[in-house]
Amino acid sequence: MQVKTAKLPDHEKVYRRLREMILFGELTPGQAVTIQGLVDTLGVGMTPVREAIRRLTSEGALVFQGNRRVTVPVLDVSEWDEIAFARLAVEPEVSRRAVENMAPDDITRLVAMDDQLNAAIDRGDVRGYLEHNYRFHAALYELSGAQVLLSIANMLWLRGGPSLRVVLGRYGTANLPDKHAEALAGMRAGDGDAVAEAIRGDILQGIDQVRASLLGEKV
Amino acid sequence: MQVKTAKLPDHEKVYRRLREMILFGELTPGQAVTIQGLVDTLGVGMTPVREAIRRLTSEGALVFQGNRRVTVPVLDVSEWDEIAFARLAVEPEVSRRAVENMAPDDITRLVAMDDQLNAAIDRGDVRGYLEHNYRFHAALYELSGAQVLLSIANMLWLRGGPSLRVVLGRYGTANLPDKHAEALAGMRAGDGDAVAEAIRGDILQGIDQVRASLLGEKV
DNA sequence: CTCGCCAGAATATGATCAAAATTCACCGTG
DNA sequence: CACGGTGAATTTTGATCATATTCTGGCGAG
Repeated sequence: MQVKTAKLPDHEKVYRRLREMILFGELTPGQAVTIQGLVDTLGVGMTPVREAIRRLTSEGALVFQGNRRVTVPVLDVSEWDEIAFARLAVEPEVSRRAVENMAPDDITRLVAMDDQLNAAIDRGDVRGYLEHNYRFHAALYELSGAQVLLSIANMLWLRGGPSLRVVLGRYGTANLPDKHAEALAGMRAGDGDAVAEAIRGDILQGIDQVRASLLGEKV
Repeated sequence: MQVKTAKLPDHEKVYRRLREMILFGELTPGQAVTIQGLVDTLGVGMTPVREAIRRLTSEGALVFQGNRRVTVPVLDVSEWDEIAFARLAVEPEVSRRAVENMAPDDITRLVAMDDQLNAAIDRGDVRGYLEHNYRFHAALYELSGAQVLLSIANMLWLRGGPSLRVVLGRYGTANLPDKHAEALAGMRAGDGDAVAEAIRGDILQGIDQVRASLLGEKV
């Protein structure tokens, strides 16, 4: 989803930066997100910040509180289950479609990403895990060309990002969901169903781990 | 999703108005949406218009063209199929959940909505059909309380709204998908599966009709 | 005819300010 | 102690302007 303009508008830069802060847990569940706060943190003007906030609230990545304040979403187990349901519906399907469009270079690129991910896991780097895991999935799904389903997947990852970071912060990178090797094997075989099934298993594993942590509380 | 403030901010008013313009086809596929155009049409200031546009682009209801211009989405058959896939994944599920939360008053309200819908169909009122059909589905799904899935459903309806209006404009209200009677029967019986199945059938019927129209062209 | 260039018009973006709305801290009262 | 009121501080909202970017139409050259 490359913007064709030579120069990125500030609102787009803010959007992307803020999006990553949410995905990878720099912003924590329940945290207030103020315009002036972001102006100070990111060193940009108020207008682009406002516009980026609007975009992210529409994606569920930030939440209107009804008193004009905006916070990072806090998830309870039922919301997590909804995210899980939707991810299981959408992500295996975009994975299957991605395989149909896949070139050898794509697989090579994905393998390199998975290596980075595995290195992050080995060194116990939670932030690195979150980022590399996201990038692996995002790169795979982008290959599907299915823009509508992609926007759903992205929205789901954004909604779950901060809470996932909290949970992982407790348990570290041991026993993290990782069926990427199976997915990559399926890609090499050009077997969309195998890839979809591996992604499905990856998601299920991750869902169960976080769900157990969310039971009885909201993160 | 009630905003608790006593006075709706202008950006929220614009958002809601623009959203309806998209859902019910006042804005047509490919149409450029300019800030100043909306300022003139809606009689509000530039800032709330800009913020509303940002929100709607994040929902896919409006599309960045990459040259800073924003237009109403144009759908081809593959995008319609994606919308169909996601709707079939999500909407029966939220319908099932809605039944679990349903009170007799809710059913009474939905019946009244369906009556309005049937009246619109009888008088060949395409705009009325679109609005009343949307309101029936939205009211049903809202009962689920499943905010994440609801936001997906809303996004999907927004993306398809303008193109659906074009297609219906060609064929009128004859033979429109309508399995609402079956859905209402399921609700009265407290049978979530039956409601889910009726909604599923309703969606499938509508999908097929629009798909046939989109084949070979984009709307 | 096509293509490229240019100027002006149209549009988007960001800055910045004032007004409106909400929150917070403090004080007084029961 | 709890609660309510008040004023200040903080934050959001909308206005409005200047600047940056893109589009469009006309003109000239090949």
